[in-house]
Amino acid sequence: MIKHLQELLEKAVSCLQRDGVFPKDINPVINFERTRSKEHGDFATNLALTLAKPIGKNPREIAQLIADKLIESMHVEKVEIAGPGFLNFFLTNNCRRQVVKQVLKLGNKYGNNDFGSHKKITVEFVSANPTGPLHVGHGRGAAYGASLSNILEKSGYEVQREYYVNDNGRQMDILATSVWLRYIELCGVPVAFPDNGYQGNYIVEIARFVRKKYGDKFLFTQSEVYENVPEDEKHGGDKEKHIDGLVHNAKHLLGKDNYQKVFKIALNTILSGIKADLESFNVNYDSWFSEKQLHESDTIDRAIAKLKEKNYLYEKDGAIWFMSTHFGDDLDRVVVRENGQKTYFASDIAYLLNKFERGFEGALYVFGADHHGYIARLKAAAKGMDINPEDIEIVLTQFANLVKGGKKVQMSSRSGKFVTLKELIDDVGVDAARFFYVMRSHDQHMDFDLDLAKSQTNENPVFYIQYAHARICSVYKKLEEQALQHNQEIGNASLNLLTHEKEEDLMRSISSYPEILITAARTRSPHTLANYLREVAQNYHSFYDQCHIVNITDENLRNARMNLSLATKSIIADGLSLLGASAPESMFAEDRDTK
RNA sequence: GCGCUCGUAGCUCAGUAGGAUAGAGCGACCGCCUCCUAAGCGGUAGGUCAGGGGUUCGAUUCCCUUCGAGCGCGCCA
Repeated sequence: MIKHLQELLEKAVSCLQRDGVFPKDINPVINFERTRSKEHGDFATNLALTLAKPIGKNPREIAQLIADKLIESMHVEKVEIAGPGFLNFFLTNNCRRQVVKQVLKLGNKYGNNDFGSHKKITVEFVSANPTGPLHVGHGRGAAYGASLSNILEKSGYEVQREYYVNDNGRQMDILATSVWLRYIELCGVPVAFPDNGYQGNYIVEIARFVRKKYGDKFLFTQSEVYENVPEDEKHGGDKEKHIDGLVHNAKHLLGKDNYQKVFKIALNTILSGIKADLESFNVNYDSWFSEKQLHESDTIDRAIAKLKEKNYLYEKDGAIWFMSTHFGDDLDRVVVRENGQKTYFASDIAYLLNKFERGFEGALYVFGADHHGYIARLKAAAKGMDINPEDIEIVLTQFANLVKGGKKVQMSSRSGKFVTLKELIDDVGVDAARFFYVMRSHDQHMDFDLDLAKSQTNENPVFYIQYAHARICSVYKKLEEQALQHNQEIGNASLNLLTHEKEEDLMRSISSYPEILITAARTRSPHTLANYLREVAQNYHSFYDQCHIVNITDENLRNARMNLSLATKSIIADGLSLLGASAPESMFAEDRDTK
């Protein structure tokens, strides 16, 4: 439709240029927007305002000139000039109603668009270290990344969803050592658990599993465990040195093979827990990418070689540095440490290179706001390797506070006192959790109100939207019960009977679905869709209140209204599924359980 | 100290690739079930878009500045 209107305007403008009214050298960009209120018609363009300057005429005057040259269209009822010089286009009622037919025909393909023009992109999100279960802080990234991926896919991108598993490095050694220490404890040898070890209860569970499988095979005496280990912080020492000493002894005492056994059990247990949590949260990945893979292949070396080739590396204090300040970062970054080990940043560079070597044309990273310092160095690394920094995009999600009883829920991940994602899902349900995380803009701090998410009342937007869907199902059932079989063809042929104000509002609302999706995709903002669904639901409830379907005698009108209802249902179901929430057929708990 | 993100109604938040009278929900107040699910609908009240400057036909939106909030500034991962 917008295309059609643009063509009309283009013709009018070129006509005016030919007549010498407008200068020949202007090449206007024609923007059409859906109007905010219906008094302004269906679509509006600010063309005359943007032309005011180059032409040197009053915008309203220009608008009039253009309006006079517009040729008739079967879809346009009238064109008005309003405000400072907007051209408002009013569509014919017939044209507006076609959307019902179209939605019913296309089903969940309605709204598909080509905004992404088949660009192959990888969307990486969550990527939490596998050192413990996901907590509510990861939930926002998960819900956002998954919803955004769905929206981008619907908008014509080829999307690959990826989780980067940090299965390498010191933190993982600390994890394995923590498990081993708990294991020793379980065997009856008392150990003072290190301040910097992983405290959570899940570590003990994993240790129990290790003991069950291997018995006392990995047991050593207290003096062996603590041999040459510096004092812990609680005894006036350095907790970092203390834990490193323990890690060293763990590797030495267990030997490579046995250490790997403990390591792998710890990693696999936690990782499969993370996978299970995400799956139950309706978050699905196409790929779980192992950091270790970068080390075992030659990718890191090649990435470093690439930077070296261009003279972006230098040596200082025995370490190798990347000149990231040259590309706008605050500090230069170490790539290889004095002791010869590669830094985490080196893996990042290699991972970035790897993404483009795998043929992706764009890499989208979803980071928590605490990682914003990574943007500059990642873009710097891209420039250093001749990857267009425009092709990497980093989106930050702000933190979400949990609010319960009007108070913030305090959390600290260090002590292991946090609300896990699983607990949240068990508490409020997947639908509410998924929806609440994305109903606010990702770059806005948000309060996640647990009481509200749980409430099954009109205060809860998820239930409000789901209720609209359930209502439509209910009406449909009612029709069947009363043997008033719905006939879609009659409905389509009778769309001209949909003249009620509420019917028009609802049609207006459902016809903007494709544009909403494009906006959500363009601005990387799933919350745009969440808000839109609320609006659709509101228009439906309002329509439902005033336009009855079952208990009216006009068969044509009844079928037309049912078509409109089914079109609405289709959009709500599709929109909710993009956001990872379900569209139930009934809101009554007993019906939902038997589903 | 430097940097990043933000500041919109009593509360939680939309809106801003410069555009028309800044919108919802909740809370408050007033109405609507002999009628398809009242988990619903209709209405009223509520604003210096944090403050100040600038850019222009036009700024809540862009720029500068002040104030306030959150986060980040390792040869950790």
